[in-house]
Amino acid sequence: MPELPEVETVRRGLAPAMEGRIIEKLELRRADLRFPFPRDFSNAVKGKRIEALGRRAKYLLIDLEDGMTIVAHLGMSGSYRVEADGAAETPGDFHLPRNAAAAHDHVIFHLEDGRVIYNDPRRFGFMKLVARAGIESDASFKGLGPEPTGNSLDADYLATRFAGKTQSLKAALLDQRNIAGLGNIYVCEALWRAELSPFRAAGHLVTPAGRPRAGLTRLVPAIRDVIAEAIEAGGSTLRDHRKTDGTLGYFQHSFSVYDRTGAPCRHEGCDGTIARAVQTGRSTFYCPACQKG
DNA sequence: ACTGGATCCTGCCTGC
DNA sequence: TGCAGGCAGGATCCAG
Repeated sequence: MPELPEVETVRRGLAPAMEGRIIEKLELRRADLRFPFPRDFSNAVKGKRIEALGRRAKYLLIDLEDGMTIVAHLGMSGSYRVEADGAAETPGDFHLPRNAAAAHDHVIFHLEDGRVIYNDPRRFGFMKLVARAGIESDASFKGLGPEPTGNSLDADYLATRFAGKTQSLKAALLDQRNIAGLGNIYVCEALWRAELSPFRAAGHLVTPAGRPRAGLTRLVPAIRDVIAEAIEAGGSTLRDHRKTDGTLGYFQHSFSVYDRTGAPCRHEGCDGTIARAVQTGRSTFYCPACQKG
C-alpha cells in the first residue's frame, strides 16, 4: 500500500495509541522480515517510553526516550492495527478477537494499555534501530531527496536534478534521491495532472541554461496537490490494506489514471482513454491524448 | 555515472 | 473446479 500519504496516515493513526506509552514487551514472531531484525531488538526497546511518532519519506519513525529511533518501512504489503485494552468491539468484521494473532502478524508492540500489531504478508517491510543523533547519515536516509510537501521542493531544484538526464520522467520521479516519498500511484497521478508524458526524458524539462521549462513548473504543484489531497483523504486503500483503526482510506476514489485502463480521461475537453504501459518493470497509467508535454 | 532489469515474498485475479 | 501465470503500493543489488 504505502507511499507517503499512506505512511503519514499510519503515523497519524498510531500516534494516539503509542506516544507517551512504554513498550512493555516487543514480540517478534519470526526472526526477520526483508532483513533480520536488529540484534537483541526486543531487549533494546523493552521498558522504553515512546516519545513521538515521525515520518521521513516512506519511513515511519518511532522515537524512544533513550535517543534511539525504530525506523520502520512497510514495504509493499505492511499494515498496522491497534488493539486497545477494554475497548468496545468496533462494528464490522475486520477486528479479530482480542489476542488472536492473524496470519502474517510478525511484530507486536505490547504497550501499557493495548497492543500495536504489524502485519506484512509479503515481508518486504523491515525495522531497524538507529541512533537519532546523526540519523540523516544512516543508509536509509543518506541521499534522500526533499519531502514533496516541503518548501525545498521547487522547479529550480528539480531542474538541477533532471538536467541532462535521459531517464524517463516516470523513473526520475520514482527515484527517492530526487523526491522522497513518491511511489507508482502518485507519480502517475502527478504526471497526469501536469499533462506530462511519463516517457519523456527528464532532461527534456530543463533548458540548456539549466532553467526549468514550463512543464517542470507545472509539475511541482501537481505533486504537492496530489500528495496533500491524498493525506487529507486518509490515503488510498488498495486490495486488503486498511488504516490502523481498520477503516478504509478514500483517495483511491480520486485516482484519475491509476488502475483506470480503458476509462475516459477526466481532463475537461480531452476525449482520450487511459492506457497502461510498462516502464522499468512497473505499470504506468496515463492519457496518451493529453499527456504530451 | 547512469540506467534498466532482476530479486526478495505471498496473495489474488484472470484465463484456460 | 483446478491450476498456471501474471500482477501488485518498494528498495536494493548487479551488470552493461
